[in-house]
Amino acid sequence: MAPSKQVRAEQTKQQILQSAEKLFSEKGYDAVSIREIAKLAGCSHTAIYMYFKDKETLLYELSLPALLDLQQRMERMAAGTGKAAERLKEMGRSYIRFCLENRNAYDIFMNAGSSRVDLAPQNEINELRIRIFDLLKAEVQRDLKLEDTEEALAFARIFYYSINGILHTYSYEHETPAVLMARLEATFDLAMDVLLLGFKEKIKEAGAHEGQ
Amino acid sequence: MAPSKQVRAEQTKQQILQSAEKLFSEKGYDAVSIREIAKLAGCSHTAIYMYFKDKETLLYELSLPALLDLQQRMERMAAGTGKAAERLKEMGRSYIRFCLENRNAYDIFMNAGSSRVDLAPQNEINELRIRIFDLLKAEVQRDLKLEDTEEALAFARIFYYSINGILHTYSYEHETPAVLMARLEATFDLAMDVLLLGFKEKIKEAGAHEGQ
Amino acid sequence: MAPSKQVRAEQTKQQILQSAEKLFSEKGYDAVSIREIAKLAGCSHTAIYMYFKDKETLLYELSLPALLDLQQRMERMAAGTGKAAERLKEMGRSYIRFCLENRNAYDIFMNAGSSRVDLAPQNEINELRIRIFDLLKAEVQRDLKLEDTEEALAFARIFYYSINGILHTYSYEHETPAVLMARLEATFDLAMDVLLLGFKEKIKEAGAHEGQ
Amino acid sequence: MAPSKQVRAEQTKQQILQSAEKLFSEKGYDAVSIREIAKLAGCSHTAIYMYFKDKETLLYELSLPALLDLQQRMERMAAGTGKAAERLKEMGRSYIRFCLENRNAYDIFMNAGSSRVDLAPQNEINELRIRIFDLLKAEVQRDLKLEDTEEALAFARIFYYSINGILHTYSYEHETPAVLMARLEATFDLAMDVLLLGFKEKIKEAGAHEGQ
DNA sequence: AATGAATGAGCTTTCATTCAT
DNA sequence: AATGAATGAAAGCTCATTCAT
Repeated sequence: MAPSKQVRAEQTKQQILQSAEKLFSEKGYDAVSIREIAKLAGCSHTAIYMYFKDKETLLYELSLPALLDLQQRMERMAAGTGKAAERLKEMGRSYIRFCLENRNAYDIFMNAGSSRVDLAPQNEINELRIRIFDLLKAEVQRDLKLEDTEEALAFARIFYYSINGILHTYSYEHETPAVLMARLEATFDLAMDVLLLGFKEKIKEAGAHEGQ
Repeated sequence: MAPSKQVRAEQTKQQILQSAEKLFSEKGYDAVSIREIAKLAGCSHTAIYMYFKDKETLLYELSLPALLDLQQRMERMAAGTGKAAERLKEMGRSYIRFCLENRNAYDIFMNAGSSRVDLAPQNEINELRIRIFDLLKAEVQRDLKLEDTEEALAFARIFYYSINGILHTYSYEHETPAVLMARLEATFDLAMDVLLLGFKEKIKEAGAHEGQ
Repeated sequence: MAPSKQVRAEQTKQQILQSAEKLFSEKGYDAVSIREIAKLAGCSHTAIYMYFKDKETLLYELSLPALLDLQQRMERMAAGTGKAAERLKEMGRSYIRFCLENRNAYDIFMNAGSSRVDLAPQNEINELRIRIFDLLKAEVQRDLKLEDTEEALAFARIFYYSINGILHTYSYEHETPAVLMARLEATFDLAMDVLLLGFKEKIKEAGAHEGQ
Repeated sequence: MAPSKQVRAEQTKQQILQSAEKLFSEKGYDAVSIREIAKLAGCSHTAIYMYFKDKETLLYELSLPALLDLQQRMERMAAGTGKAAERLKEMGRSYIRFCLENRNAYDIFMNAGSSRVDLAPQNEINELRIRIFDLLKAEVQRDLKLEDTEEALAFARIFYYSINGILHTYSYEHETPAVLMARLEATFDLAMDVLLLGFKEKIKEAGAHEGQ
């Protein structure tokens, strides 16, 4: 039995999404043309406009599922039972892997909320960004046994930004996600260790001052 | 008295540089057209080619002076006499200020060495990048009393990338450098403190393991 | 019934080819712009890039069919049975007619083999040029009863260049091919007669010297 | 004593002419820019506009002296006393050398009278062209002992065009005039011999027909 | 639903030429 | 007399997007 029209349409859409994802992450949004995506997807370039309003919308719709997936994985980790530090590092690694595999999803992620307001997925992405940060922050608090204070927020930011910094630095190198991940894993782990140790020391230091 | 021809030319060149800087840092190199720069600079687009060989050269010439200035300031700090940790933090702050004030220079800085080899300023920028990193690394070593080991390199990288991460995160916000600097100073200082504490703890930890 | 899409596309392509041919032969390749061709063809300049990779390719694709046609006609003549001199003159006339009708093809023809090597049609044209010259040379040899000697080559060149010279001289006049052909036929015939007579005398002369 | 203003101006003009001549003949009129000429001449590009109305005028003024020189040499040869055939061949060689050394003067020469009417040097060049042709024609007549008939005109044209044909064919090769001259001398001499022999035979042939 | 044809806006760059000094 | 500054027009080409079928 031939696949129904609906099924075929959905297949085409998925082909487009996959092709776009591949090309965007390899060459960057701007450097990829609609025709290039169509060619890889095996459809005409006009077909893309049947499924996506324009190129930018394609990018957003493309990024959303990956982000949702990341969020769900992180929620599950947050619900885990082991040591907070371990959970946090695991969440960090997931985040890292996601960013390496969705190089420009990462940019959208960062950009969300600042540019176009008329794009529905924008808002959704913005909310996801906040949610993901909050998950990390909660884990930082748990590990450091901190309430929801300014200090906790500052530490969470530092944790989050530092990871992003390493990520961004290496985003300039043109290697596949897998290769990059292998090469950077140790650095990321060390960085997270150092940060957690540093946070604890900083808290001790502050306590000592207070205790004086 | 009307300004001399030479003076006017210099003014035009400066206008171009300023306009390019503003637009590049706001929208990114690729997204800015020569005509756009010209319009903002108040000259014709052809005038730009009087002063700069091509678009890429404009970008490099734009970035080089600021980078040189940063390097010199960091060299001077490195020659200072106070505590290594203080010097390092001061250098970090300089680097941060530079990046906030030259948002796109930062991108070039990161990108240098990966693309065209035939561009003289490229190589210069690449060397500067290495030099600046080495200055930071040397200070990290001094503070942690480390030799030139793999560990020292890993720590220096983490220090450097973390700062870049915070920078990059905020580079998406459209505020003036001064405002950003004010808002972020505390975070940066805290981050650097945390990292240095974390490095020391990590070293202790490793020592303890070894001692076992 | 409106023409089908395919038919319309073919019409557009033909329009472009005709317009390009007209303009190239009137003004020369370099002096004609893509936009100019498009205007004459009644399409947008981008449409041209749908049918031809770039300007140079347009020129080659434009010239190839006419050249192939010429070659085939000359091959057929070469296979004829009459007097060599007559066949040669007939071939010459064909060549002349072709050049008058494809003024710029002639330039490409002459130019082929000297510039770009990566253009497939280039090589084809180059081979055609050689083939056409060889056909003429073979006929010269037959008429003069010469082997494939240096002398035969020299005579063939003189024959070929002389025709080209007359052609080129008149290529500056802006008349239609038909008018030009009518006006020049006698001159061409006379020139070919004179050359063939001259060759024969020259051979006699040389024979006489040798016999001394 | 410093050279007077007038002298310096004349020197500059000569520099420009020499530079333009060199560049035009090397690269062709279109491929040479005003700035390029100025650079080679050691003056500013605006200076060129002090001496020449525009680029085209520069080309004409540049070509005129060379043509005049050719004409004078040919006049002198025409006044010589040896055999007409020898004089004719010498004149031919002069013409050839001139064309090789002034590649695009040759194009102007051919083009003159057909394009712009508002250019004074145009007319002068046109007259020179006619004069030079007439000199050749007169020599052809003397050699063939012909009156000023249609036949003489036809022969002169064939002689003249044939030479131009060889010239034009080789104008596509990018070699220096000296090298080309050396390589082609034998061909040119042979061609002229053949043509003169051919003319004579043709006349005999015609005479025989008449005598019948 | 799907596509090939077509386009307008845009890109970087080069050039002959003019203007103000 | 001479020049550096400046420009408008134009080049070849690419792209996202739309239209007609």
